[in-house]
Amino acid sequence: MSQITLTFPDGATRNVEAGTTAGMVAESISKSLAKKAISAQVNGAHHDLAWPIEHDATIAINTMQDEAPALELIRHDLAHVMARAVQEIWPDVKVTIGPVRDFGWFYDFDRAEPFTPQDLGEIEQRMKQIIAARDEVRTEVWSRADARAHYEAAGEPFKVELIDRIPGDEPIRMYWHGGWQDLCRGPHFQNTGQIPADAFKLTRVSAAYWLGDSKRPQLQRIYGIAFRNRDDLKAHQKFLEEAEARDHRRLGREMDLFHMQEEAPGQVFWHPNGWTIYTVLQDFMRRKQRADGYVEVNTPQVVDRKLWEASGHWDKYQDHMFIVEVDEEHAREKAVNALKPMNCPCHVQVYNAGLKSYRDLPLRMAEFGSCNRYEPSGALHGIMRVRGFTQDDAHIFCTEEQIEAECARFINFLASVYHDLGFERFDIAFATRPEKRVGSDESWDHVENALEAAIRSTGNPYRVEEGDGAFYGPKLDFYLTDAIGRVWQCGTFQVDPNLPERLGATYVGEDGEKHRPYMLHRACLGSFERFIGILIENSAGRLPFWLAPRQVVVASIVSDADDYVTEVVEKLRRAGVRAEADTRNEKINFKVREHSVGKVPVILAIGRQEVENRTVTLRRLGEKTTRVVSLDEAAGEIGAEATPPDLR
RNA sequence: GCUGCUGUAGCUCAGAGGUAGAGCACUCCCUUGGUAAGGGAGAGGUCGAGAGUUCAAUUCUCUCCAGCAGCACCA
Repeated sequence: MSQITLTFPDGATRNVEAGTTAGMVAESISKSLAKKAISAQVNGAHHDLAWPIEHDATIAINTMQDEAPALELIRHDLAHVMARAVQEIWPDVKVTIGPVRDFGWFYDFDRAEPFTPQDLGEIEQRMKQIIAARDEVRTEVWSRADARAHYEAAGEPFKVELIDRIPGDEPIRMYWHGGWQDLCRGPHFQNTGQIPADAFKLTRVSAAYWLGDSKRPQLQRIYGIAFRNRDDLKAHQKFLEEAEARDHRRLGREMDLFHMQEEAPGQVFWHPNGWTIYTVLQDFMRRKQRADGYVEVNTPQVVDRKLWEASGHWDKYQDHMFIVEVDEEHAREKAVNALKPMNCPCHVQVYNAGLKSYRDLPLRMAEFGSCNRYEPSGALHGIMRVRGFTQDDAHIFCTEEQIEAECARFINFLASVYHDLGFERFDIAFATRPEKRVGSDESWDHVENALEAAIRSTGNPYRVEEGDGAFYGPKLDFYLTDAIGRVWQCGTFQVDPNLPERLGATYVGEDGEKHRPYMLHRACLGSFERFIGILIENSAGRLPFWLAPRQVVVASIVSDADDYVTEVVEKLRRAGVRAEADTRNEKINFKVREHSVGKVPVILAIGRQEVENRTVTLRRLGEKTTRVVSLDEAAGEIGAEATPPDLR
């Protein structure tokens, strides 16, 4: 037997025989450690205590105190325990895969009947019995052929397919929890009793395609959540409740921002409050774009299919376009049109009107472009994913040499916009050339290098997504993380030499010859609809003051104050504040409660004293205290706050 | 689009094979009250749409529409 050297986190080393397991190592250190050990990090990778270590390595023994590995084992073993429970109750159910995810795990099953909520309760009870049984967990590494034969005999076709998909150099690990067996990469606990029985819950059941492919069979997926203890589980359930309270669909109703209805699925009826947010945001973007050298255009909604055929979209996206056929009786000729699903082809038409010189480039053409896409019904979600929306779109026509500078310029622009809107951090994903693509490798090299150099010059971190670019060019996607940790793709920047080619865009170069410009598709917010949804959820409805649809309510305490209330409202309005009067015959408690629920950031209360002293009593949303200030002071202070950040 | 669930008053939800109820909101009256719900009265619904079963359907069945959760999709 050869010796290997293990290095511990404190730098100490120990020589052991090759093939020693992490469990044996823990045992040799102390009895108590062996008792507490659950797994190990071997060369940084998560290792089962039962796996032999064959080479020199660094090693750290994990206990339940180590959150990440502990949670992984808990969730991973629960996936197996759940699959076992299901097969014990319904032996004919086929098992597939069950990975750890988010706050728990899921497992996909093949079963003719759907699982019901009652079934989930039954499965949960059975899982608790399995945990209580403290069944030993055993691993064996099998040959591919044996494992395959085993699952074929067991009538588990999905497992057979999984084995065929495991890369050749990976060991095939077979696990037993008591008498129940599963194929799994591991690692696992040493027995099922190590799983906390009171810190997990089965949450829901739904359908999912096998291997994520809508052409493959649809399986039933059961989701569970799990933590190290009951308190963590409770804390998570509370977190979910809070998330629900900031759902933009709920706040949209409570704050009277918008509604949607059956007659226009996936489209928004903006109410005055919501439309205020929309227009304030649009005014802001318009100023920002002007300042950054964009020109603004506007293009048609209904466009003949010929243009979409020329752009190539008809071929690929016809099923997702709203088609408008004009009746012959009312038209000069029968025409098939589509509501524009995107603005790019129309912008090329504007570009193509009149000869362009190299002196005109880069030409930054912006449009608050209203688009309609016939999104699949299951994709719709509040105002976040809709069928009618408006992009803060722009296309930059430029030469290949100008791409790098334009890209850097856009990243800085986006950073400035996001900063003003209260998002300090964003992530950049750099998607590179896919397998199937057009254009020469030299051109791809050049454009990819330009983008990467541009990101570097701005100093922002980024990650590379190999092969994720469009067939015609690489792209950047910009992601925001909201207040409850959800990630949203908003901004995008795409390099496109293809559309100018298809639609015949040219410019006259210094040499007097016609050349092909590049087209850079870019959006900062993405769409107003989605971005406002994100703003609402991120702020839980308490939008930054300058964006709040209702900024100040001036509430009377006695009716004798009504005239002064009107004066205060008018003064605030002159200062650029969205102020309204509330002189209803209601108590101040009632008014404060109602406007607080309505997320109005500032309430000014006016009683006899305020009238007499020409003051206001100011209360801010979320605060219990009030302040008495002079009317002039209040107007100055609130007026300054109401100023959009780019005008300060 | 797929799987499952849901659809009753503006909102949140009860209800039952014999054409409907609560709370809040709304309207009116009383109350002028100092920082998160003052009191009283009233009005309000083709029970998502269509078809079928039945003496009788909002309730049972089917189809469609929309919403919700997840999957797939997102130029």
